[in-house]
Amino acid sequence: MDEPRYDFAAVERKWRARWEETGLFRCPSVSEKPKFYCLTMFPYPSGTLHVGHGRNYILADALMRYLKMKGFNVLAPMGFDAFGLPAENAAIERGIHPKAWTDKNIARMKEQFALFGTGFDWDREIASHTPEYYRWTQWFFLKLHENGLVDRRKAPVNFCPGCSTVLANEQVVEGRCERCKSEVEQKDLEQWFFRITKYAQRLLDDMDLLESWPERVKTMQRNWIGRSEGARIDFKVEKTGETLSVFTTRPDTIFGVTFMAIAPEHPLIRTLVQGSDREAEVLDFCARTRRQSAIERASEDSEKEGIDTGCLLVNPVNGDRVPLWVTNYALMEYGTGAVMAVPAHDERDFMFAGKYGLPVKVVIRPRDGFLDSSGMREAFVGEGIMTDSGPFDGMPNAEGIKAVAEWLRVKGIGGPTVNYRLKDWLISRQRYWGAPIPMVYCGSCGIVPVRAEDLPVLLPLDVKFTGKGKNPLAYSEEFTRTRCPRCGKPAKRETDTMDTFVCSSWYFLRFVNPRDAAGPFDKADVDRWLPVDQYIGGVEHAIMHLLYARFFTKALYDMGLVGFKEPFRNLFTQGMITKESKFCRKCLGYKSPESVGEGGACPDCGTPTEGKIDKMSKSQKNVVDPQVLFDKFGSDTLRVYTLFIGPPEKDAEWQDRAVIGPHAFLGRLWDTAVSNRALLAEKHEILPGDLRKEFADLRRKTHQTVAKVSADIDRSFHFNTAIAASMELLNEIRGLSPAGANPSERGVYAEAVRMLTTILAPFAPHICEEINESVLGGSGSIFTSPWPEASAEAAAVEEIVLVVQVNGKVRARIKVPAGMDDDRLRETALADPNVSRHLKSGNIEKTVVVKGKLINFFVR
RNA sequence: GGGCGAAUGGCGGAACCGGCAGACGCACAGGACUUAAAAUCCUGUGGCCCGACAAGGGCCGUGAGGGUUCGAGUCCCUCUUCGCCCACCA
Repeated sequence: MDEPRYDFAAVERKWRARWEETGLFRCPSVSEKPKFYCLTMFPYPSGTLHVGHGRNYILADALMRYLKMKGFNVLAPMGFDAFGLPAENAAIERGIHPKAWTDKNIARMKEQFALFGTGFDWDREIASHTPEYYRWTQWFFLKLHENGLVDRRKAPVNFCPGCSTVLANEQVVEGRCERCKSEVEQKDLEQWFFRITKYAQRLLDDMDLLESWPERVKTMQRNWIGRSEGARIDFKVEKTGETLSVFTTRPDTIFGVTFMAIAPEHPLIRTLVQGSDREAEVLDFCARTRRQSAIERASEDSEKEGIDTGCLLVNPVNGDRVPLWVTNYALMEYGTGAVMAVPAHDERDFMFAGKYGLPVKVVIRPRDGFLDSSGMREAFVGEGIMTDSGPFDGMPNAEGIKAVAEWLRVKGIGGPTVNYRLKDWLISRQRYWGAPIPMVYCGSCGIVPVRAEDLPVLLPLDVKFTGKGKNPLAYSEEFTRTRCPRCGKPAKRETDTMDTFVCSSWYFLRFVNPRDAAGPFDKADVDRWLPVDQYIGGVEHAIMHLLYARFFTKALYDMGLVGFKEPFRNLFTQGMITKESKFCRKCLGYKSPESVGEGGACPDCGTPTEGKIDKMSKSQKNVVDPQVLFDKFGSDTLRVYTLFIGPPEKDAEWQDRAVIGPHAFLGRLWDTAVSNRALLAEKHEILPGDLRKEFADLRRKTHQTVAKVSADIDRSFHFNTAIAASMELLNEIRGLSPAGANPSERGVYAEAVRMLTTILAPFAPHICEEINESVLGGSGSIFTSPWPEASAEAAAVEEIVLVVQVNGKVRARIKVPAGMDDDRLRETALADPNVSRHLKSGNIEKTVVVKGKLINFFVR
């Protein structure tokens, strides 16, 4: 009797509904089971998900289901990082309100999550644009403010004159406005900062607490924080006696300073040149460089340029008077914005000195020789001996670095110091669609924080989006007009909103108590659930999000609000999914791979297209819509293919045609189950002695597979090899007919199918649930049943294939009993005709035996 | 310029501590079923050579070259190509 074909659409629908009804994935806050917080980075609701996004969620979901079966109380929540610019741009371009656009996208994306068959706990859903959420974002702002971690000061920002608004760094493409293409200007504006630099050292040190973070991510954070040890040295302006401090990692070269370089943005310049005959020229250079900087400085190796200010500075160690130059290579945002230039021992200073005819003074000579400044073709940056350096002559310069710094400290003209590349976090945005900064400007009291009990500062919905002028919030009378929280007099509200990275710096805490109206979270609950046991997301967040969230957690720890120092104990960054895109050189456009077809010719002009493997993107027309695959093959196939595509930490290339493999595999699994219904319902004790060889083999394979799948997930989330092993097991099951089998053998067959169904459940949950219920007679969900234990005894081999090598080359494979001793192995191996043939040529000088695997004879 | 990672059949990938290279899958080829196609199932599939197109056996083969080792895809050195991140960082 033929079983009907597997109706994946109906089965998957049934189980999605069942999980929902029974609340399978709703996570109780308190449980006897050990907790596991499995967090997937919450997405920005851009509207549509492709299979590349799907990889992230499927990965996390498979892991979460596995852990659930392993007996953990798993918290796997999901939400939306819902503030941000695209929503506002949609409002400007298409007249949709950012909130409507965002809500619509969230609804659409929640539908799409169903395509991936994910079992997140939607009861805990959060969205950062809701007042219930951003109220607490504002509350954290106040807390940070209270604790001296918020700062308001002037800072250079990207300003687009075309749109007359400030732009985020991400919106500046090659120095131009992303939207109107006009050149972006640097403007000094009052901005809000979080003082993350206070935590620079702890952000470095506590990386030891991050158990399994990819080394790559840790390195990126270390580089970003950019700690460098060196010295501060105070130079004096000859005329005025003002101090100009510099930071250097090479205090050992202090006696070789021949000029000073200062950034065009440096505030000291204006006063220094005021009234001098060079004033106009210098200021003009500054203005020009600053205008250029956005565009030119982004390009690779822009020419070093500078102008002499006409001012002289005094080198505090020897009284040398050196000229002060404004240069485009001194950066305001690093160190003090001024550099002592030592052309003899710094590549950039050398090039600059060469161009402008500035002197070169050698103060480090090679260990075994001398160095003449006139013959130098490049700076000498290697190690050597200090020379022409006053009291330090003859000292190795590596020692000199510390010695000079200490000497400067004693003399009161500087001293050892540590400099960080990390800058304070500029969190204010002159944009509407974000959490309003809860501050008020009062004529009498100054800048006053909103009282916590008055939160949230609601974002008004009735504003106009013109894309012109200031932040739309600034035009909302209703919003800006308020009273001073301190004196009650009329006052003005801050109209800047917070960077969306602020919202995502604490969301992992909110999931613990998502509906708490009394606070952002309950401390006891949060301390029980956090740190996150496994965080999963894209490597694109390696720096910003992960650094900010770490900073937030440390700040909250210091305030006593949480009891842990790091938010994410383990981090997994999954690789991107790429796909071939087709580019036509003649039409200068990307073509969808389907339209290009087999021959590779452009569908519009017929010329051959170029294929390129790339990240999925709309503009390259290489996105794969999960809906299409879902309709054609179902969720389980989409999941298994996605997991099977390759090791999850690596990029992988999507191949449409390869999806059929996992689909056929699941079809065979179904077929195997339903066509052995009767047998699978039986219960038999397995007596190993009753098994014919092929059934003993199957039993061993079954237990080996269970062990391998568990190990692959535990060790490295390598679902790809776990699935491959499951496929092997199914192939072995199908190679065997249970007809005529004795009860023990029938038991082995049933055990194989049962265990296979169970271990595949995290990857292909719907079909496994269905087989479990309708064929195997299981009740309830397979995810509430325990993960199978592999029996070491059942997995043990009695017979091994011994590889026999002569001089490292395989000459025979012999089946031998597993426990055979070395002497017997040797005898058996030597008895093989092919082995003895290769041994004939010489004497055996050495024999190496690898237990259970291999024997190698070395002959000369 | 600096840092990190990668390179294995026609393709995606496997090989975990140095021990059978190419698991598993795609694609392809042949066959079964079918009026036919699709679907499904079975068989084969790194290259070259000896042998008979068999059985069996040999040589080569993991980007290139060298080294360590009884034995190297894996470890060490040099180089090439590609990818990502940072980049005038004083």
